Amino acid sequence: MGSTQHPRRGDTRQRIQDVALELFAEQGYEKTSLREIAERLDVTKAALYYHFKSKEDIIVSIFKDLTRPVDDLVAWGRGQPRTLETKREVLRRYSRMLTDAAPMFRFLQENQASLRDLRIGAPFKERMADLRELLEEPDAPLSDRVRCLSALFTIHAGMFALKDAEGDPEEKREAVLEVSYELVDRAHGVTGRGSE
Amino acid sequence: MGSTQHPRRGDTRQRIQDVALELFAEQGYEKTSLREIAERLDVTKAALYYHFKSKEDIIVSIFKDLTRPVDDLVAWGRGQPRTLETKREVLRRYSRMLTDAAPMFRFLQENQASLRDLRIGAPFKERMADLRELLEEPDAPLSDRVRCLSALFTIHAGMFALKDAEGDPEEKREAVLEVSYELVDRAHGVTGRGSE
Amino acid sequence: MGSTQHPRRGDTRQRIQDVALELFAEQGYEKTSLREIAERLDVTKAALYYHFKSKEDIIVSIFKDLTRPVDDLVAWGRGQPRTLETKREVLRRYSRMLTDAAPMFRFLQENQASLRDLRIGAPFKERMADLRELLEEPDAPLSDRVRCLSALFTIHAGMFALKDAEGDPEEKREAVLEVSYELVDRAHGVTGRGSE
Amino acid sequence: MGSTQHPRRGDTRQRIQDVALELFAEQGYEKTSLREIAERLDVTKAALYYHFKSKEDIIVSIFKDLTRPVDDLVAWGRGQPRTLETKREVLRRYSRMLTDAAPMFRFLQENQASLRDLRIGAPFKERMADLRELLEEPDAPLSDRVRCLSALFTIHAGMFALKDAEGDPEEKREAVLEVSYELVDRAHGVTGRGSE
DNA sequence: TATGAATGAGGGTTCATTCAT
DNA sequence: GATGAATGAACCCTCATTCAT
Repeated sequence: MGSTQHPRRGDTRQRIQDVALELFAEQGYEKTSLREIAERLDVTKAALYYHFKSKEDIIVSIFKDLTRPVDDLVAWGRGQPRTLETKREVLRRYSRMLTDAAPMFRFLQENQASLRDLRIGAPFKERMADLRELLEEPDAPLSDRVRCLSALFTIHAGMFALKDAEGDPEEKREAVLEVSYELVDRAHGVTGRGSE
Repeated sequence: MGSTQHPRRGDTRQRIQDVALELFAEQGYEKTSLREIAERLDVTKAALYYHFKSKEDIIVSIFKDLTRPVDDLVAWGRGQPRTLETKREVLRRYSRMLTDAAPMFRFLQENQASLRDLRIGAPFKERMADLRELLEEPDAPLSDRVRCLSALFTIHAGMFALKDAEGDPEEKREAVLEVSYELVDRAHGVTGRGSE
Repeated sequence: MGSTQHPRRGDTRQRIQDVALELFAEQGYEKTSLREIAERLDVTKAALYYHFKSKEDIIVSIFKDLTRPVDDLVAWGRGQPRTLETKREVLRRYSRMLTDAAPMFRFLQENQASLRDLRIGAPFKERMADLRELLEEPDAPLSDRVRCLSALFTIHAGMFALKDAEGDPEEKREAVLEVSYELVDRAHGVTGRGSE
Repeated sequence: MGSTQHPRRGDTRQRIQDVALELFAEQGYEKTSLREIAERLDVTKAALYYHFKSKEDIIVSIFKDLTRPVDDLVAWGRGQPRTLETKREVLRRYSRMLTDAAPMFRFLQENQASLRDLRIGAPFKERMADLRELLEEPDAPLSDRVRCLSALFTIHAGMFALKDAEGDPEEKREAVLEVSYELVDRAHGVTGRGSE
């Protein structure tokens, strides 16, 4: 029900964000022009400027919306004891977020050069640093710090490098998580294959 | 000895490559213009076109020059037995290459979006796949394949994520290698902390 | 007395004129956008169009309101005998008007290029011509016509060029008037320094 | 001799300046687009950018070229004794310059609002102040300072306000100069009509 | 080995204006 | 008495590329 005249009245802002992220992730930030976004939405470029101050503003707004869960995760993690189980929970949730907001994270990974002067670059790096902090023991030896870093990157890399690999996505996600666990387990001081 | 008039006569092509890679790595491929490169070399844009057919040609030529060692490594690896020591040697050499040609690899990592249509993208992916093949056992379970993937990514990530961290570079490189070894060790079927 | 809900209900039109003139005088007509005016008033651009047909309409309406005194002065002058005292009175009153409506006159002086196609340009020039007519004797020699012109321009120039100079504003205004008198005195056929 | 292929090879820069000044003076700076300039020259907009860094750069370059004589005049004046004859010579030469570079000065007068942020504004004001300094006696009373100011403005105003008036241009210029002399004469301490 | 001069395509952005509500 | 949403036209500017010299 509702007017059929303006089938999408009111949600233009959201539609811009959706299409923009899709294109940014697909082609890269620099190579995606506002003209392209506008055409795909069947509006004029000027319409984009009614909803956003600039091209950068579009990606920033998307970033803020989609990375809130990471903020929440960091906040949650800081309130928890630094147990192994907490760390695993962090990895588990983070993996889930990456899956849920895959295009955004793909964008972040593939456009690091653009990020550098995009008002997102810094926030992104900070968030990664915050996550590492949740995983690392204070004053851990260098190799353990590398393990934690690697645990996070494994999740990222797994997400994208395995995209074209055969196999059930959920299964792949679990394999990635397993390796990721292993790495923090070791860093946390646990030996042996797996943690059971 | 030698003309003092044209102190760099004849090596313009090389100088273009050097400056270009420097800028590409620093600012990204799309955001680096030929004007900028030419200005920094104190030649005209047209001069670049005397030496290279296009902007893409510049980066392709650099890529080819700098990634030959990886080709060689792959060739070497294929001629070796698939032992653990071979795998470790692969990682060791690869790590060294990343250090030696850091700007190129930084460029590759941060400009994946640009790479997609750059005639480099595919070769780069192939090389990564070749390396993985050297590390993985045929028909290994998914989790072991992830370990090998992760071993490679750890080297990459360590390279860049630890750049600003305190500590001796060489020491950091060794810590990264250690974790990397660990991962292929496991994938190879070795258990226990360390490799003894 | 009066609603406290809408403290300025009904005077929006006036407020638009005030803010617009302020900005036009400060930044120039072309460089002042309706967005800017609307923002400063905390209304939308569309609101401006409820009160005025166009951007030009805004400045035209202000012009009409603020230059009525000049029309009156011309009308008055035409009804007077063309004595020296009349001419001085014209200068005196004109000087006062410039002071009272300084922003408008500043705008007129600094935006002559814009005025050319602004439906104000002609009226403004006419008014200046009318004033000159009040000061000039018919068939006066060229040099005397220049004196009258100069008398008027002195008032204009004095207004703006002396703005940053030290000294009491009223005193400056009188100095300007004195020189202006001198010029019409001569044109009127009076010799000697001053007219006392 | 000379190729007939490229009838104006080498003088494009100059031609841009000529056409630009013509249009800037005619329509104003803001209302003249680079497209317009390019079209009139039958080149592309991009060609303008080969010769000038920006729109502002075009007007700045013209300004510098055309106001050098004023700089020279100021320099000359400062080396002269501050006699009445020197002052008259300043006015005489200045008047000549205004005539010679009329479009530039028309532009300066009619686009003051644009000048404000044009990197020319300040230099222009300074030059005017320098000229005033040549005419004014140090510590002169306010009214005499106004006379000098007025002398300069008379030349400006005369230039443009009398453009449409009947009469021989040279004759008009002399009438303007006469009034201008009168004003500095008085300021210099000379009484009586004319200077005899 | 280069340069000088130019182009065509496209970039992001801003503007005055409109109109249904 | 106003707003929300959008448009069309134009803006300045930058880019990779070309080609005669």
